[in-house]
Amino acid sequence: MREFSIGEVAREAGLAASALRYYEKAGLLPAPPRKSRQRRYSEAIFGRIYLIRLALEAGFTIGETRLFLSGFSEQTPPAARWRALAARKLEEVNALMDRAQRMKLLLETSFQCRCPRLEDCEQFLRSAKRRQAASC
Amino acid sequence: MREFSIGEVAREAGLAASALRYYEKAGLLPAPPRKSRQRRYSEAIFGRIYLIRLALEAGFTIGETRLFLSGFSEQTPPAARWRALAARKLEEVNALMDRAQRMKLLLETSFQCRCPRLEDCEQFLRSAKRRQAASC
DNA sequence: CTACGAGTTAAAGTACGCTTTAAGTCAAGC
DNA sequence: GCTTGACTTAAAGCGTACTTTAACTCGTAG
Repeated sequence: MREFSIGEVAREAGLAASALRYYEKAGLLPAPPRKSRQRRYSEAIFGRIYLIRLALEAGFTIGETRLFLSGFSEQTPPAARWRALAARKLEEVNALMDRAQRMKLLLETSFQCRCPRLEDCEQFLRSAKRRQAASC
Repeated sequence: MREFSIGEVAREAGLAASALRYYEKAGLLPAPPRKSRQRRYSEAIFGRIYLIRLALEAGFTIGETRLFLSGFSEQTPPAARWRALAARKLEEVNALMDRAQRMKLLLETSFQCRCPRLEDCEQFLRSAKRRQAASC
């Protein structure tokens, strides 16, 4: 079975080698065997990296991702661990979407501002925000 | 006209005094007159703070907010400056919402994962992601 | 033999929006 | 005259996800 150096893994996965070392130190990646001090990865590393990127893209922090991965490697609840984390994260994502929606509305409304002075502008945006609050 | 100490302004505006000093140093707030070295704010500061908070809540960085405010205080384009900034920010916010939406879908789909092993889980989530990509 | 390229480490740097700390100033109350 | 409390400053710290740097170790090619 083919072995990969950290540089090769980095290229294939589209990450920096430093990121891989960082993941290892953070407990997201297992410490691979060494050949004259250098890391030698097996094919399996790519699946692991895929999971990590997926979790990070889903908005999990490094710590949460570690929890998720180590939850699976012990005999503690397997997919249930993910569901617990996902439920909490889903709430966060909903809050994020609400915030983005408010930003969007505020930006769109303020787009119509034609005020020459800061103070008028303040009035305009203040009422824009009221409308925004009303519509949400 | 009443004057306010930094502590009073902070309480009223719901910010820390340190945040107000930070805003001043960052060029978001004008340096107010001093009474025996201490800042004395007029009522007008609250409008300014409102604008700053609004901009920051809308997703502007400190630098962008400074651009916005100083754009208005000089005779350079008045509300047009805001619109220019808002247009760029609107794109960022749209990207943010897309990302949140993708996170949400990914989390919801992965919620159905019942796989006992990491590798199966990887397969499940990989196909979940494909479905997600397809539906977006 | 030596130079090159890729890998190694620990530690420091980055960006952002603040907060915290340390050390000092000042007016008012007792 | 001394304490108290609110203020002052510059500088360092925080959290997140990495990157960058400095100094070193390898195996290989010429």
